[in-house]
Amino acid sequence: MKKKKEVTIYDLAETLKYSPSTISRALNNHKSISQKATKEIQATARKMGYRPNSIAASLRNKKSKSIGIMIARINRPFVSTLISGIENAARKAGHNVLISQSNDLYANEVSNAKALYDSRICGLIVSLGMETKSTEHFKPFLEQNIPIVFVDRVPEDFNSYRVIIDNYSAGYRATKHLIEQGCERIAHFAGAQHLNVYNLRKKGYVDALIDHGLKVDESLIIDLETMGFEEGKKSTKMLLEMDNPPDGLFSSNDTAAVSAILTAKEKGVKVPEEFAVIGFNDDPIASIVEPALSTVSHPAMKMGEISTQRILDHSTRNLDANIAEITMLDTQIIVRASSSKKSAIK
Amino acid sequence: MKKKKEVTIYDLAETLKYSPSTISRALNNHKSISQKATKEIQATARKMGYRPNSIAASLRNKKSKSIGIMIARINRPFVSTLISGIENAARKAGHNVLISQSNDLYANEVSNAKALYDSRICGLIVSLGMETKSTEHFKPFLEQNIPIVFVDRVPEDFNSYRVIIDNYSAGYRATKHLIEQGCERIAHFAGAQHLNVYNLRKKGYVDALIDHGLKVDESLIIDLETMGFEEGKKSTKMLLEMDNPPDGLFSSNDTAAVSAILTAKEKGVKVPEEFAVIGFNDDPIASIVEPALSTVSHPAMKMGEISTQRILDHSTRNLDANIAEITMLDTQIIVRASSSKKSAIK
DNA sequence: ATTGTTAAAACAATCGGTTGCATAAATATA
DNA sequence: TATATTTATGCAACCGATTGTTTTAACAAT
Repeated sequence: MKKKKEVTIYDLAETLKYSPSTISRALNNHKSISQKATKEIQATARKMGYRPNSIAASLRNKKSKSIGIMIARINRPFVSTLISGIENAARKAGHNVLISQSNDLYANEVSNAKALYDSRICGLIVSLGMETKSTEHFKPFLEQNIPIVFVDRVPEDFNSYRVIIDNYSAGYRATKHLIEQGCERIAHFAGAQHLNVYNLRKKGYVDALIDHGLKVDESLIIDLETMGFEEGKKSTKMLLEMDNPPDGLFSSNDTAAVSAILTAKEKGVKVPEEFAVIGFNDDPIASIVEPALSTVSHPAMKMGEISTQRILDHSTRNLDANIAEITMLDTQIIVRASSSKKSAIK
Repeated sequence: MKKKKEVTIYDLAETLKYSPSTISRALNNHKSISQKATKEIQATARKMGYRPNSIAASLRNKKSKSIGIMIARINRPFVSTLISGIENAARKAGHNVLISQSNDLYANEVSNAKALYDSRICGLIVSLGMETKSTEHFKPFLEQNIPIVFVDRVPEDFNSYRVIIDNYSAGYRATKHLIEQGCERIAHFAGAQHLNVYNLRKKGYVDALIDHGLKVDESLIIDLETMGFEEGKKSTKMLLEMDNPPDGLFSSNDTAAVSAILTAKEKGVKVPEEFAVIGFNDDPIASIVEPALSTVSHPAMKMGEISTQRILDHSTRNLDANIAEITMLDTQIIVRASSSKKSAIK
């Protein structure tokens, strides 16, 4: 209840008979303060338990050292790793990280944007939610030249930084891999098509089929709004019970892919011999399921670090937030047993 | 580059011919401002694109609406779900969430504590890192009556809020479950023993053995500083190659437990018939591994929500942070195939 | 001794809200 | 009509740092 009085630069000024401005400058190692004074002030500050009030500094500077994050849900492997990367890089640079999740609701995304704006963050890192179709709520940031970095799930029509993977190429290569393993009827679990990540993966899938002389069969392409375990199960059943069932599956996420493997096994369909599967994300479950799931790996941690770097550079170099700078990172096809029809994988 | 001028309460005051104090009060729905004025002011604020500067408010109030989180790593299922719970509850109450991870390094934990303190957070939620043995760095918060909630990995000797599970009971019941399945030589993967979560689980394990007339064999108890996949594999090998190998295993986390299952299978040891396994946490991998891993589930999301609630209540009810209020939550033994020697589980 | 130059430190305004207290206006009471 | 009471608004200090602009002091040059 009774709080200890906090030490401010005014207290230090009074104790040391310096003005507050000298104290402030000394604490920030400003060159116009003598060595002697700087040393003395810093020593006393430590002794008296002085701790800077970053709120006061932020107010005066009209900018905080906080980076805001907006994502749909924190507790997903890709997202939490992304945040981890952001946090590591931000912390190293003396910045804080403010998180907000929308739980995939557009209304939350809008109100979270406001809350972060009100906190006068110095930059925003966003991975869009399922429902987001408009980007109006991001405009206030640009008007204040606060940089926005869209990661992974990015909007099509908004000028700002982007840190993404080549979803088209990844989808193409994942499909090509199945083709090379001898698959001839490849199904695809596609996610919500208004999200770039999913529609590009699908495009890659389609083009890979075409380029390799395979027919694109719409009945094998299943657009799942939610790519969950249950949806994966249901869709797999449907596919495997067709008259002419597929012999391969490229799923746009690992959850549905794992679900497909388990469902196939349950139905006595051999994976990969009769049904080869490749997923996307390289979640922990991918290496645990049997047969282990081939998948496409995202450099999530690195994407976080790069996103943070964009924001830090932005203020350092005093750039204009209203610019589209795209960073595209490599993905890797991880071949495991679930797609290895040709050679056995240990 | 050219930023739009931000609208402040002074701008509103000038436009509407009211004093800034009236504007401020009207925006906060203060009762001493007339309905008419309040309505007019709020409407104009919206029209002019006014957005409150929470930094300024925080400075004046000497307290922000930010809750700080300190954890070792974000990208772990339990932790990210905990944070998700914290964020949901905080957001609902109009608070922000600041995260920091120590990567299990004590030095980082100390510097993160300082950074969060400097941000004048209104409360702190902590789950301790591996290296943390001292709690000195948390004292400044209590001196300012800033509530600290320790979650899951809590210190023994620090007066503050605690939100935990009954690790002793969970360890006891997990072990008892294996005994009931007919196990007679049960091994235990124990984590770092200076952390409450691990030493209590171990105590529960030991007591369950004793209570059921089983011998406690120290050679079956393996203290792992890091409970990772590799460590689990090595330890399992060691156990299964003993002259008198165990017929059951209680692992203090799922990663090592899953690793044990895979290693046992690799060595041709049947799970659960020859080697029953139960883990801890109910990570996603637990339900994917085959046979599916029995485990102990944590109410991670709820722990996050409750922790947030403690902090919110603290300021609302104007309590003293220097108090030990413990909230202990139930865990659930989830029985899956990996431990079902007696009855087959679908 | 006088002026010029430089280094070191102080002054004072500023950032954008919040709030105790004073004041003014409106209404009620005598 | 004069006074008491209530309601609505304004005044001004404050939160704790930062920084452009003096001011003062110290020393050098003439």
